[in-house]
Amino acid sequence: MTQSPPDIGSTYRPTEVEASVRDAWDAADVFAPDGAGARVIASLPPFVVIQPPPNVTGALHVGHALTAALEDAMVRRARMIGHPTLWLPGVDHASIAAQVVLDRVIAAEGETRASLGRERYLERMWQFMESTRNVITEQHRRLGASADWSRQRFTMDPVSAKAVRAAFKRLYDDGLAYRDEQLINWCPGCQTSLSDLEVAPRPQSGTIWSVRYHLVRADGSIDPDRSITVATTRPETIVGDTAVAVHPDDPRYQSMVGERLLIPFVDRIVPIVADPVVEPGFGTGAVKITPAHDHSDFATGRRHVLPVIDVMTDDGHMNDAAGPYAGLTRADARTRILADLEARGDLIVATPHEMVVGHCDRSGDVVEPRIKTQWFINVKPMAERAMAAVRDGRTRFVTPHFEKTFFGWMEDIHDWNVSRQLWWGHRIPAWYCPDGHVTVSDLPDGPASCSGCDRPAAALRQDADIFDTWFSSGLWPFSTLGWPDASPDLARFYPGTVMETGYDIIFFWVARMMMLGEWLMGREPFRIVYLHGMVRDAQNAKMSKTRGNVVDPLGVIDDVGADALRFALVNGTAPGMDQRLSPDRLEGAQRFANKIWNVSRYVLGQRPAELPADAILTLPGKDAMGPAEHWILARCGETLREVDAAYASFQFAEATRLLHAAIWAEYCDWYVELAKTQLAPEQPVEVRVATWQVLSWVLDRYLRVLHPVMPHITEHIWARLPKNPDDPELLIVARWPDPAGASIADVATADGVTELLALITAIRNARSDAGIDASTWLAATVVPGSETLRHVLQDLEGAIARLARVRVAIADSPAILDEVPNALAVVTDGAEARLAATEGDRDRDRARVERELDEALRHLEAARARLADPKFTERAPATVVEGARKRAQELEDRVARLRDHLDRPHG
RNA sequence: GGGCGAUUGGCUCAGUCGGUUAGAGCGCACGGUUCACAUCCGUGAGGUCACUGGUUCGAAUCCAGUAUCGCCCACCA
Repeated sequence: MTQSPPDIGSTYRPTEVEASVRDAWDAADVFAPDGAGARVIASLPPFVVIQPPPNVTGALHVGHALTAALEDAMVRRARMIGHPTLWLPGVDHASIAAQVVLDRVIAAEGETRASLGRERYLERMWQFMESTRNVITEQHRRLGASADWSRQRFTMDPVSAKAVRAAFKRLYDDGLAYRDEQLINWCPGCQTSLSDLEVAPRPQSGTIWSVRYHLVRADGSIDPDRSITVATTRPETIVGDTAVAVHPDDPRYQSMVGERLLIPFVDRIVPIVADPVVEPGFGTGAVKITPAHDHSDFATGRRHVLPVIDVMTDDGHMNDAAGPYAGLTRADARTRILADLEARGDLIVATPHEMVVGHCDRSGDVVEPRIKTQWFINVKPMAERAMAAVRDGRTRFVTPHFEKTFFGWMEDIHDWNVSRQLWWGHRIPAWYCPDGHVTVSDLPDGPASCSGCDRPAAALRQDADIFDTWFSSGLWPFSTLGWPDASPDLARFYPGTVMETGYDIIFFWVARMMMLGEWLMGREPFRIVYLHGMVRDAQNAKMSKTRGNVVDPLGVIDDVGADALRFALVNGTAPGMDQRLSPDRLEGAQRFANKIWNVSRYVLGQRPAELPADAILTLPGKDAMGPAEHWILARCGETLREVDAAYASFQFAEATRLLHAAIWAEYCDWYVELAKTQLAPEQPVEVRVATWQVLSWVLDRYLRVLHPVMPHITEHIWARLPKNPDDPELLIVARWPDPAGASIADVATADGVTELLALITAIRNARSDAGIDASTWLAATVVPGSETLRHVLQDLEGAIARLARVRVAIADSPAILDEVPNALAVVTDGAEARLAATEGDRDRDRARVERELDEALRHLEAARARLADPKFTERAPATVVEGARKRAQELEDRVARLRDHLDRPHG
């Protein structure tokens, strides 16, 4: 075994540490489940984490960093436990998002989609994708993501394309994918249809206009005496009206039902129909019906078999059906129509109106409901199966309240419009023949002939549209493993273990993977859904490029290191909850990394020369250890248990909090300080060796369990610590520790040390409050409350002297305490002590003792009241009652001792 | 309109099955040239756990309601 140099540089330079550690991981080939360096325990099942493939639209932001940090933490722990782990990385082609971004990029070069044409545009997109993918991969690597790069996938690669064709064919054959003329969401800016999810409703202050329509007589002429007034927020759609609807029971209009009226400007005669959807109380109680441009009207139109008249063009202008307004934009048409109605005297009133208008998620354009023939997927049957998976517990949400969200959406799910009139994406594998037959094929080159009439392929025309990008994303858990082929990977790694992503894509992605996985694979795609929250800035504002508050992960990594960024993100996260990422938080994490670095540097530097260079990592025998060793081992064992439980239950923030406290407040602040005395050169070699063995053993354990969150610094330091005989060269594949390893600690001794630490704190407190200079040595007379503490005091005398700046004399009887001149009283649960001080010190200290007495009295009173209540003693569990009794006894004792001290004349 | 979440010291947040004296980090005050770390060490102040009512021997925790903030879903033109 080659031994690394024991020193680790006096200054922590994260960038250098990270680079060297990354190289070591790569060389060892440890990321793949069967990599050369993997140390898999054959009996353990694979652990598969499913990540949301980032969009190839640009560099990663700090939300991606959180995703990576959490997923990496899960994977690293599983890998150390010995599971074969699979974290399959990749990117998503993000068709509409990518096109919006690329359109901006080429606009800066003076080009447009039209000027380039489909072929050159797509070439340009592949180029863009390649460069962005490299950036994303590099960023993930800088973060320390231990993904299996050899299996990297892209949602547009041939494997994925094959899966998309196969999936669509299956759904078509199953009768779930169908082509129909429907009212869809149209974005005039992107010039494509959108799914319901891609339409963002935004509240807007608009206007509701009352417009008078004139009734016509049987011969078609206007009846000057009769009219009906409708309310509308969209006067530009008047030219597309094919009816006016009223409520069947509305007395105002009942007599008019069945009559006809004239739509202005286009001179169309349309009926007045009765339909219960009309709310008599809203507006005028009469509604214009425009089936081609309103979802509700479309349904009404179907019920009454009304014509559907599309009055717009794909780019948001009025078409020829709009008569005199043809060629105008939607906005101009509205202005003109309002002016013309006004001129005719048919514009009755305009009222301000708060309403919700759908906008395109990507471009921000107002979405237009339009009539189109497109592909839809009937997702209801799939949704039933996905819901069953959750009900049966086959898929479990880490935060149960998301199950409600999930069910709420699933129960009332609508058919999914998957056609997109974009270029960047998977072409829909549907071919049409001149006779209108539809052929859906999963063959790479399309069908040989029409399925309806045997026309040859040459006579068929493929659908020009592509799929909604989420259609391919929804296949991710199995398309990446080679489906529809029966690959070994598919058999081994499906279903996945944990699907981890942000709660913002629960419908877009999570729900669809669950539906498609259930339907196409016949079982749930993953067992656990872990949803994290959004990362916001220090002011709790959403990060956005326009706001200019996005945090660049690479910038932070350059600044504080990847480990500190990861720690800050993980420490600040709670499942499903948003977090604020502030410079303070990052700084705290950076300090923690620095602390670990320095304490490790100290430990490594203290290695006794007598210890052979190749000495293995081991604990001294029980009898060779002092009380401090028993204490830190007991604490270490407890921490390992708690940290592991936190990881296992996805409480990652809790794991980091526990480790922060254990390493800083226990290991560094107490144990290392206690150990310093024992490491002094004048100590016997057995003491120095035993102390150092415990120091390094505990550090080893903490580094192991901290590794999932802070992989680089832990890897770097661990390489320089002694190893177990079965340890590998690299921490990333070292064994997850068993808390039982620390169980040789003697619990009673450890408890004695806990009492001693409380005594030291109390002495420091008394000194500080009395204003005694920290450098002044005091004599302390201590009466230990137990034999254990007496032994601990004796054994750790030197350490106490160092930590409390006192010379300790252990007394047998409390009477001796009264003989201490100008005594400062130090009363703890485990001991009582007096510090010999000056008269001035003592006077200053009196206030503290009184304060402590007051507090003790308050608590004692509460404890007595509780115990005096027979209901408590009868009904509370015995252990709780016993605890309360013990506590009351301690408080009584404490009160007596403090009173005794205060009542005694000093001198 | 429906649903979900939040409300805990000056700030940011933990607090899992209800159980002794509700924790942490930052900030603040005081004191420290202790040879791992001043990115540090020590000590301290600071909380009626949003409000009201209920269940319970016991509530930050469970239940009901209220308020404020936030998010998601939803075809009243």
